Amino acid sequence: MIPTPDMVLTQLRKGVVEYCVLACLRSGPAYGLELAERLGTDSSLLTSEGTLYPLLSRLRQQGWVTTTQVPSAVGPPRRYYELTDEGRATLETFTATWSRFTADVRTTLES
Amino acid sequence: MIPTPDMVLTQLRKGVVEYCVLACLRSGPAYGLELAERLGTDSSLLTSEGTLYPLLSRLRQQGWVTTTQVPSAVGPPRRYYELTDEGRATLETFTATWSRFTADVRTTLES
DNA sequence: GGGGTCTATCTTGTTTCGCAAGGTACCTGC
DNA sequence: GCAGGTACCTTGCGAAACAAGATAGACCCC
Repeated sequence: MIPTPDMVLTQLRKGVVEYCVLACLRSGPAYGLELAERLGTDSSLLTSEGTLYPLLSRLRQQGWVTTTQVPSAVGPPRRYYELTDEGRATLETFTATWSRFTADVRTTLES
Repeated sequence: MIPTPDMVLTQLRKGVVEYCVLACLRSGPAYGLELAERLGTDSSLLTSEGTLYPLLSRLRQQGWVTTTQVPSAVGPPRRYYELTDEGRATLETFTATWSRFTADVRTTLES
């Protein structure tokens, strides 16, 4: 019973998707479904909106993003998410931690 | 409230430690505390034995390792874990998945 | 104005995993 | 015996991703 890549990926995403969303917002505000599409089709970092929305709530609650509701011509209003200074700082902390972690894993895998 | 690196790491380890243990066993059999020391002091991949032992049970249950109990001169008998062929195949699958995943994350973080 | 179809957000229940704290048992030396 | 080190295992907890479904606004066409 060798695990499928999908099963492996589900675990690997934990604690990473969150910060990838922050990284996406670095280039400017975006709304939920837009982020879901970017992270779900371009990369394999998100599989379901059921992951995204609770995650976005956490980001807002932590003060890493602010939100503004904007009416849309093609449907219900969109909630745009924008990175705060604290969000930027958090992202930098993560990036440094991520680098060290992946280096440790690589060393172990190659040992 | 910027998260501490420790809080970030706890999440990052999920789904990774398991395969790092397999990687450690590639160079030959080892017992629990030995693995805990290697992964806990050399790298920052393991913080507590409470993580390790349930994990080792899973590995055995999946058929990725076999165990042999060996009496020790300095304490209770040690349970040595040895990689199976299926464990080796699993490890290769993980390594490939891990490479693709980290590439995706890196791309997102740098975008 | 009623039905259908997008678009968009949010909620619920489940599973998996790492972690801290504590418990059990074996062996040696005083 | 009993103190201390070695080695293994268990329990209760919290965090995060996921699938599936719920809610609801805007548009179109009849």
